[in-house]
Amino acid sequence: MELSERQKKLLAAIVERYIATGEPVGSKTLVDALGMPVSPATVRNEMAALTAKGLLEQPHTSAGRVPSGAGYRYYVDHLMKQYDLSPVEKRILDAKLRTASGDSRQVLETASSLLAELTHCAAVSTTPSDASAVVRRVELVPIGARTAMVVVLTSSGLIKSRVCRTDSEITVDMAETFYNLVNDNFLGKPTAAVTVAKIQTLAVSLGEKALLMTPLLVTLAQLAATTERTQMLLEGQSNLLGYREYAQNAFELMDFLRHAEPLDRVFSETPHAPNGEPSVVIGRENPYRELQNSSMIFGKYAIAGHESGTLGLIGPTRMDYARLIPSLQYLTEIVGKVLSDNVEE
Amino acid sequence: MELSERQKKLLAAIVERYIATGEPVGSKTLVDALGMPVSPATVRNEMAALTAKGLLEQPHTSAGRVPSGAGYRYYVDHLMKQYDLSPVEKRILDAKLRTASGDSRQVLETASSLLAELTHCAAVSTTPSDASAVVRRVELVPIGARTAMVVVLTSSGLIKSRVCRTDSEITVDMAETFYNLVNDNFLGKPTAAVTVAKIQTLAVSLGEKALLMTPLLVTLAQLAATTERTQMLLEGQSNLLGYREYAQNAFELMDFLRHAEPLDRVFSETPHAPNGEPSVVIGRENPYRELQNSSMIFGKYAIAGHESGTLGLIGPTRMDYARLIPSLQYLTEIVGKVLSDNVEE
DNA sequence: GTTAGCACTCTAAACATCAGAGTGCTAATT
DNA sequence: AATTAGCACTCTGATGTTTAGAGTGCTAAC
Repeated sequence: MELSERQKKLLAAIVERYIATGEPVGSKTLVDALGMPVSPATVRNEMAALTAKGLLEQPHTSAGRVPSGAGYRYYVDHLMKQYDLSPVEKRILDAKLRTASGDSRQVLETASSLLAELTHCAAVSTTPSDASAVVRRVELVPIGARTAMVVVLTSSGLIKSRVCRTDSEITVDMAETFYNLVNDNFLGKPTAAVTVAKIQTLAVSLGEKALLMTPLLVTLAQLAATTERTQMLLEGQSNLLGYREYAQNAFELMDFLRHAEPLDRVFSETPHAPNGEPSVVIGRENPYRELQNSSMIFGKYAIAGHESGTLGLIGPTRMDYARLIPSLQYLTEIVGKVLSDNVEE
Repeated sequence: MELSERQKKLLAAIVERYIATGEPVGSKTLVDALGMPVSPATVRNEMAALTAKGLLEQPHTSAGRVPSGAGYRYYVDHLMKQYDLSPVEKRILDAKLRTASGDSRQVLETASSLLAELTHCAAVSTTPSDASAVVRRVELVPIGARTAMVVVLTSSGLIKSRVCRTDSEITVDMAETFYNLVNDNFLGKPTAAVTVAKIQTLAVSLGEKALLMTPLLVTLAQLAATTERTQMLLEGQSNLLGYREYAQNAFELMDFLRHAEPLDRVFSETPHAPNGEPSVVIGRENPYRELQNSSMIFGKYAIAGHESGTLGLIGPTRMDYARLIPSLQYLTEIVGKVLSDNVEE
């Protein structure tokens, strides 16, 4: 798309003003705001041209212009000057995130909250998952006579634990049997291989011990499943209610956001931006109708170099891309760093 | 408050009809719906009496009547016939909750979701907490050369774990020092006593080992803190948007719900209902302005006989008390049961 | 104690009016 | 050729007006 310098300047100004005020932008306002050495009439001509190119829209004949989806897209791709977070802000975010370190879920929760607060949008994050992960280690921690905690450690650095109650006492002998079983059948295998089905076949060969082992093994399978299944955390939904554009149909969007799968699909199906930059999906570009009045910005965080999960935010199409994109990017970076700390190098 | 039988019948009918439709109830509608052997005029007289007693209100001169706060209260306390869940529904809830067993947080999350879905209200739950709990057991699980998981078990049955990374290798010797420290200083002490301050005084007497021990001990303190701090889980906020009464000011309420402390205050300050029945706080009875257009139903669940946390729901004053109270009650019961399973008797 | 009848009140919807903001076009200007 | 002043035109949103309908309270009769 060919635009003259002046058109670019105008488009940027219109987008930025509309983002700031939420009101359609008229020619006069624009001249006043920009202090341009041209008259409103000239600006009107240019605006008509931008409208013809599909970059602007008119809500109705006699209102100012509003950026179209394509308009935002052009702005994001070519015009916007990103506003990075200040060093102070960065340090604050760092500190808040570090205090949650040690528990990956809490890190993500904190990150989502911070993101929501920072951006006044809804923030989502997915728990780390790595389909290629294998079981690296399993531990059985006695808690009580009939209670033990099963701990699973995957090659991707995830650590999950869960309490299991058995019907009989957990003896040293039993623990040994358990470790042997795990060593022989699961260690080094993909987490996806630790299934209840597999356990049932094992149980057959165990004879009388099967009854004792099953609860422990089932717990193990449940844990393996949770390392596989990405969970989604959502924060700051209520932020959306503050925007005019959601006054009517907030329910639809918020209801949509409750379900993890569709969002996850958007995350995985959007072609990655090259160098770790966040992806931006604007309005109608969204595959789901419920999102078509919204924009999303999201990026993958990497644990120990492997892309593991996603951090994203959802807000009105009229969001402050120039500020929010760098904010999201910074948070994905430090979330990755903090979570990598848990991983044995 | 003295009401004739007919007045009671009418009040109940008005409350139930208003709950069902959300429209003010008029005399004619009422006669039609109830098939009463009296004329609308008679009903009007009775309604005027109920209004004089403060049990009904008129939105404006010529509209039907709407129950007042006192009206709902009278209904809940004296008139309502509770609708218990069907055995089938109960079994389904049971099953869904059991699958989450083993991880108390997940149990509560599931319970809140189920409650929200069941009631079309917002559902909250607080994680178990017991101020009188003492540290019963601490375990150190090696995860990698420099990584270990610290596990804390309290007398109230809570089990929390967290990964800790140290600056040096974790040797058998170090583990022994750690266990000794824990035995001597923390075991049997209230969880509140495990503070960073205490750890700092300990560190002084440790000499060169202090540097190695500190990360482990700090993690221990963080864990102890999480057993103390009640967390709050909120689900189904978006359900509220479906109600007319929240069309305007949903933001205010949802923003209020994000903060755990005030809600927790309501939970703890409301005088308990006697025999484990849920408490009901209706409209203006709420201490917080933000809740005064809403009602809450909540109850405590008990782990191994001790009241530990709260399950609650928040919705419009015009909620279906007769159905929701038993639903909430049932859920608190089974949440207690499921969570008690983790506790060694 | 109950009820028919009726005047009265208030709301919500439908309709009309009008100022204001912004446009597009034309013709004049640089 | 680009810019601009001028102007007629359009559409919205705020405001006012009207009207049908629902529901009430009161009175007088049953």
